[in-house]
Amino acid sequence: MANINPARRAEIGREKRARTRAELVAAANSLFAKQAVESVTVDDVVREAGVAKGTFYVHFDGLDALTAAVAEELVLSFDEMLQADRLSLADPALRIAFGCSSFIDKALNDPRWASLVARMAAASPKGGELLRGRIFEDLQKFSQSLPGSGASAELNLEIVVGIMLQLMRALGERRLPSLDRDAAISAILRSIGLNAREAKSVLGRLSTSADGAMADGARPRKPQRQGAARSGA
Amino acid sequence: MANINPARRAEIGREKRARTRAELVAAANSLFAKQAVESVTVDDVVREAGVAKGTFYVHFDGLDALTAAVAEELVLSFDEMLQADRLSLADPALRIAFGCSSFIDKALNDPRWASLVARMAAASPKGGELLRGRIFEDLQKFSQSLPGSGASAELNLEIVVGIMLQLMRALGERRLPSLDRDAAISAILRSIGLNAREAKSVLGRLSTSADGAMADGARPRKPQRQGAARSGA
DNA sequence: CGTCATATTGACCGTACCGTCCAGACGCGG
DNA sequence: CCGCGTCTGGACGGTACGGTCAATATGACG
Repeated sequence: MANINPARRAEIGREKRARTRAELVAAANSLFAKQAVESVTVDDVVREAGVAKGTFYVHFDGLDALTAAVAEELVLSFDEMLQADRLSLADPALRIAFGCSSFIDKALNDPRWASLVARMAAASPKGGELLRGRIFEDLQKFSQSLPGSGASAELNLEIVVGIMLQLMRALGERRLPSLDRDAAISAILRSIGLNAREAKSVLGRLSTSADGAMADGARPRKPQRQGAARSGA
Repeated sequence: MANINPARRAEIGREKRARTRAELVAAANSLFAKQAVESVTVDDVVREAGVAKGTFYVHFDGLDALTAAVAEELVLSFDEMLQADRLSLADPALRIAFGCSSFIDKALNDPRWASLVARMAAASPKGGELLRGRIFEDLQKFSQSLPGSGASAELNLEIVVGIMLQLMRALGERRLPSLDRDAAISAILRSIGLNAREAKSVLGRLSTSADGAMADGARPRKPQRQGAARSGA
């Protein structure tokens, strides 16, 4: 009794601590979307977050730890958002199309996010390993399902990632302001070995299953875009 | 009295000046291939080049000017190497395939170069504008030649550039040690709208015309790779 | 060999940044 | 009300970097 529960003590601070940490991560998010990751300083971050410098070093060992945290949050939040729907799709090509589609949609709705993703991928390649792994899984299954005309899954992985990252860069820099999402996904599918007909078929299945998934409430934001009217496709 | 020809004086220094400048650019090349462009300092460069710090500022206004010079040299030397052969090709798809093929060949023979290209493209996007323009020209002609099934030239440009840059990164980091060049080019061609048959046809025409161009002596390095044996394709 | 234009040198300074530290605020249990 | 632990603030030292400048080396010319 005399001894106050030390675990209780620790838990008390946890909330405030977590909030401050989240503020630092949010500030870094904001700065990384604006300027080169390497050019962001600790002073920049603490000024943006509205906390003192000492506080920063209570939460992180240095800028590298912060960037890693930002990358992890970025990847995990996106992966979590996708995994549920992704696992419900059996066709590997459809899975890939779905993942790319979600990526592009989010980037179209939020160019700052696209810019952030592009910069983080370049600055901390380690972070994207998880998503690379997801795509690689699907590509391997896809390669097996194909007779033998396609390239290796390793090459296809670099191709898909390369296209997606370049699209993120372009969207983040406000090039391609009116990107045709379906055309982009079709190009990705064709590059890994589908023909035009098959790609179109996947796109068709994607729009129906995606609408279903959206209706589940997994996506709070309204997912419709101006191009969504083409329900006939 | 007899004023010595000032133009002569200027010309005298030109040679030494040019050599020192070239040494600085070469040192930067070497460093940029090894580490992040942003992390290279003036002291690093002058140490690598074996000149004094003051000398650096005689030749360049700062690191940005050096980077720009490196990028310009990189782009111009590659563009010059390609333009002659490129202009002899009428088919835009073949032109694109030829350009990509040359890029990949050089990267396979010199991963340091690939790494340098990838880093420079990220660090000084301005420099690559010329090559982007070349590809864009070909893609526009290509889009016109196609009935209307393909995507916009703008989107195709980002796709092609995205794939090439990712391949440069992968090659520079020694991933994909045994990259199948033909498979990569086929993927690029399919992504912009060719079907598998057409892509194969372009690859066939590419290997013949490329062999011809190689024999001209434009490429001192032996261009054969282990995959080149498939002359039957 | 002396002259002169030019190239080169490296010590030097100001600054921006990193990482630390200690004094004080805050929130809780007693 | 006090005691205790954690979090916070911003001043401080150390340092690495960018950029300058007066002194010196080079080498062609007469």
